[in-house]
Amino acid sequence: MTETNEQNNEQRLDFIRQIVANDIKNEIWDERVHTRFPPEPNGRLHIGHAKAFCLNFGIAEEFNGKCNLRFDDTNPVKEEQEHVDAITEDVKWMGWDWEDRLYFASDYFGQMYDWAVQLINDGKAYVCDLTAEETRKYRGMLKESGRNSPYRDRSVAENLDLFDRMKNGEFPDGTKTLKAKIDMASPNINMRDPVMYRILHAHHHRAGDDWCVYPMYDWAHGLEDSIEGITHSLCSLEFENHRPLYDWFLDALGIYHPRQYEFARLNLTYTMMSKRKLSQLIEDGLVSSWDDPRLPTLSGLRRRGFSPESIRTFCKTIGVNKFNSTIDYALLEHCLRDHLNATSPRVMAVLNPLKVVITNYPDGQTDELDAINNPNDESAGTRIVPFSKELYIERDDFMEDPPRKFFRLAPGREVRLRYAYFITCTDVIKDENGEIAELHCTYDPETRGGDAPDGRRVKATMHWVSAKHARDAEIRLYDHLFTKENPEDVEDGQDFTANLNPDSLKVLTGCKIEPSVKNTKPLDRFQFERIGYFCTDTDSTPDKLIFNRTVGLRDTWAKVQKQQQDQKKQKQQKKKNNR
RNA sequence: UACCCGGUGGUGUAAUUGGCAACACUCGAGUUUUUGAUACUCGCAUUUCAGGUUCAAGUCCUGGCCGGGUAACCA
Repeated sequence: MTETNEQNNEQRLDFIRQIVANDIKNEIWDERVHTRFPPEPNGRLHIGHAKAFCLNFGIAEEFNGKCNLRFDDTNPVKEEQEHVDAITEDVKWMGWDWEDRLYFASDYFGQMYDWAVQLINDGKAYVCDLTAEETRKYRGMLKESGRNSPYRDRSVAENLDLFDRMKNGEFPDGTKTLKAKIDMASPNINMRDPVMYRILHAHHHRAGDDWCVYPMYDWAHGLEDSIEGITHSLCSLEFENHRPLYDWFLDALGIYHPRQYEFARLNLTYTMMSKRKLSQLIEDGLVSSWDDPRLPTLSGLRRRGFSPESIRTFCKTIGVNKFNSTIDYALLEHCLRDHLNATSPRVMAVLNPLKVVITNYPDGQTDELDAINNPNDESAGTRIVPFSKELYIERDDFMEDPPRKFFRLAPGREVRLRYAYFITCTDVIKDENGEIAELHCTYDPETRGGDAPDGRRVKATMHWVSAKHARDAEIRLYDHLFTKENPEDVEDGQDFTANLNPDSLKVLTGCKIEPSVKNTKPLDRFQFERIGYFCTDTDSTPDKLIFNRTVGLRDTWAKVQKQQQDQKKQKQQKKKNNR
């Protein structure tokens, strides 16, 4: 049953993979599959980009093809080398390999220019002197057709001369463009004599000052695909209306013609992918940087402790489609926990320490106990955890007056300390404010390792650390950046920042962690038993340990508590109503 | 109604292309457990609507309804 399901799963192809499979079957491209991921180097990659490049690289891998990494750097004023480096690192981190096929659109500027000259010679392109604003007016509106530019019928010779002089920098920015001569009455606005080149006296991060004209996306993109021999050019839905233009340029030139297919971008609850808004958050200091662990950027997710494997599983699971949808953040968390559960070494850490003194344990003695590193992976082995008279437990694991269903420590109650002993709480020591300062407990030496020879059972197993052996740590607890599933869901006059979650970051200091982690390096991943998955922060040093909470463990006790509270509220409400 | 695209549980994706609506997540109810984790079991839809074709429609046809995209010298 399971086997057939898995087989079915493998056979299930999304609509793009179906097209690719059919093309192979019908020998459309000589059984060749060649995709590309074409980021613009003007910002960082986020998980939405991961969906796109996992699709492109994934298809190449599955169909025995190739996928290029290509920087679409046609706009010199917005692009920087720094982004190229960051993007390259992110794609590599995600486990994809473009081998020697790292390309830049700017490397094709010469060829593109020659092709533009060809179009001019064919009477299919002309130099236009309309300003940007005039161009917009001539283009017309959605429901009405445009008008021909007065410069539309210049002679080939004049166009050639003007275009050459544009290239040579003889004209100021914005004074002239090269346009394709298509159809100003087309119902598709993209076909109303689109701009191919604009004049930009700008320094390009790779091409330097060689060019004074730069190609527009619609003109450039198909040419890039054509030069690289791309078979399936995948892009997002908003380019659907551009496909006729993509096809028109390639047909007009009579060159190798890849096919463009569009798919929906990723949307996720409780976050957003807008490049502009992400950089706004950074610029306004609402998050720290591109790799702030609350951001859906790949560098942020990496610093948060996400594994590339979990992101890839997620991208595979969400599928590909042609309509907008919003994926539940819980699905991402599921993929994350699933992988982390299988791979993370377990460690004991106390976030909110409460001191416990084992009154019948000898002073100065240390016990070395064996602990399993990963119950799901025997090869992960075991480690030694020290035990002594003074310990820390989690403050939440003790209640002086426990409600129903609270299984943990309480006065007179016996619980198990994981891998150690059964302990029983005998005294609650309070400070002058009445706050619980420490607990006195006794232990049962017979229960070493956590089993009672007499077979008696306890309801709870708790994590702990030995006070004198523990390391101090700072722990950063992260939560959703926004309080609403849709951050854009705001009242009139507000913007998405109104939905920022004030509790998206809580910094805990004075946390206690077992000594086995003392040599941890940035980005090491752990499960802190009974709490969640954590990752060593990039700011962490051996002298100052810092951990980020990647994601908590599922917490049924929290749910029970919430239910109990809700029931209480309801009862109080009923009483009020009855009065 | 300018053009283009789309509509299957709460969410996301399937349905061998006309043949018993499946899988995952979430949520709920349980079992197991030295992590209240994991694992496991069970439960949650008449496929946007109305007609039509057909032995048979999520799938094909017609019409409606609803949603998204498009008017940068951005990509």
